[in-house]
Amino acid sequence: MTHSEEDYIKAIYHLGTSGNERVATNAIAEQMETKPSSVTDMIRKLSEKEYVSYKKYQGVSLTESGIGKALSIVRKHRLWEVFLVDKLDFSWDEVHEIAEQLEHIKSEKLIDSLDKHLGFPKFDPHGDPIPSKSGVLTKTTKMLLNELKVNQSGICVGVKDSSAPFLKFLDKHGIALGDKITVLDKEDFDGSLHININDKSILISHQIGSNLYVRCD
Amino acid sequence: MTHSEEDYIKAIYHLGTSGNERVATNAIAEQMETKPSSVTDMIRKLSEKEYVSYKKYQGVSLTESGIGKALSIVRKHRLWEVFLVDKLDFSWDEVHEIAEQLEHIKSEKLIDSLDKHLGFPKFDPHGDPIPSKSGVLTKTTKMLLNELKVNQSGICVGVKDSSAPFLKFLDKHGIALGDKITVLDKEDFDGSLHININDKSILISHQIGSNLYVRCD
DNA sequence: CATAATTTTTAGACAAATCTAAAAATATAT
DNA sequence: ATATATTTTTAGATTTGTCTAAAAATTATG
Repeated sequence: MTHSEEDYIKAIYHLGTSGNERVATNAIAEQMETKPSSVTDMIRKLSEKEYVSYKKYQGVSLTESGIGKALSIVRKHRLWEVFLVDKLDFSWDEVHEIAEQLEHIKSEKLIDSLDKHLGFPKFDPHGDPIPSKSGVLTKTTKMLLNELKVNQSGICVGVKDSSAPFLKFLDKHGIALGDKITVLDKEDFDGSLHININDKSILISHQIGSNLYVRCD
Repeated sequence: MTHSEEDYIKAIYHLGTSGNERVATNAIAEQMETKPSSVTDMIRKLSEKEYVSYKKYQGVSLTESGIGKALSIVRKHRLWEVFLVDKLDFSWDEVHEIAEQLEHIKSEKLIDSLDKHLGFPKFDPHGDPIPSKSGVLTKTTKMLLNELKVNQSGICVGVKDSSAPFLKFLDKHGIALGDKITVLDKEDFDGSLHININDKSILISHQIGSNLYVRCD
């Protein structure tokens, strides 16, 4: 499996919410910053190798084998992210691009050793679950921060948007995974939230609230 | 610079004993397990980018810029080898192929952080020097074991052949970097050596002796 | 439901890296 | 030094992944 094939498999996996839904050619093209015609070409190849099931004009979905491949790539990506943050002191907004490269390194023993070295982490630095060697994902019951009602609290467990600007914003305002957040008030006007975090009370926009996952069981 | 270009630069570096000598097209082809015609094509490209100086039929040599590139690749390769052995408990005969992949990962910060994480090692698991960030190699005065005279001793500091079979052979006979080796006797007939290592006396062939580096200052 | 807009595919071209086969240059040997 | 052998380069083809432009299928609209 080539570098490029792996990139397509991963894109289809993410777009199809973990491989279940059918994904449109154009959506893949946009995600991969390429042209729809290139996507069609690659889809045909992946279809021949039985990583995707494909009917013309109907979009693609991953096969069992494709999902397995995708999980393996996601596992590698997220383990390398943990390595970069935990061992090399990278911040969580710097690791994505490097992990994009590292996820293509081929060696089962390498990944298993890395997993052990890191203490078999279950989540990456953004709170996303790391598939096990056998492809099992830890399920969590998380919700978006702005789905909480006033006076409800939750533990910050992940981000929906993991772009560097958003992550830097969180750092700047002292919001990190594991922090307890309480919704003090909600503005009807624009949906912005008054929250309490680390004994400080701050106001955040609706957009921020809709990109932070919390767990409040 | 592409993956493939980097592979050629590295091959030329190693064949030309660190970039000084001119290297023959055929030699590169053999090293890279490819055809001479492919090598000519790539050489022309590297020449246009000024990584090598090239005159038709006269072989190639690396330019300053080419040597710099080669040192950067070698630095990455050897640092990753140290990582695999020191942190992930790989043995020295398992690390080469994986490092061949890892050496192409692009991120200056990654390599500098890795270097720091490993404690700024000067040598890789096979005793080969790791170029510094600025491209400086630690020089050592090493010689081959079978250049020693009878009753001379040396510290094992590296291997010339770093293939898995040879490294496994050394492991099997309890020969490791840092061990003190004394030449007890030399057979005139076939050049094999009686040596003492770790309080044991063993007989090794000329071929083994000509692939082990020792320092005896 | 017929037409317009959009999406997707096809056809043909291109760049990168490789190959085979043949030609050109260089090196070797009697 | 001339013929032979080897090395190196060229010419043309192939594969992979991409692109543009145009055609075909699907979806949306009046």
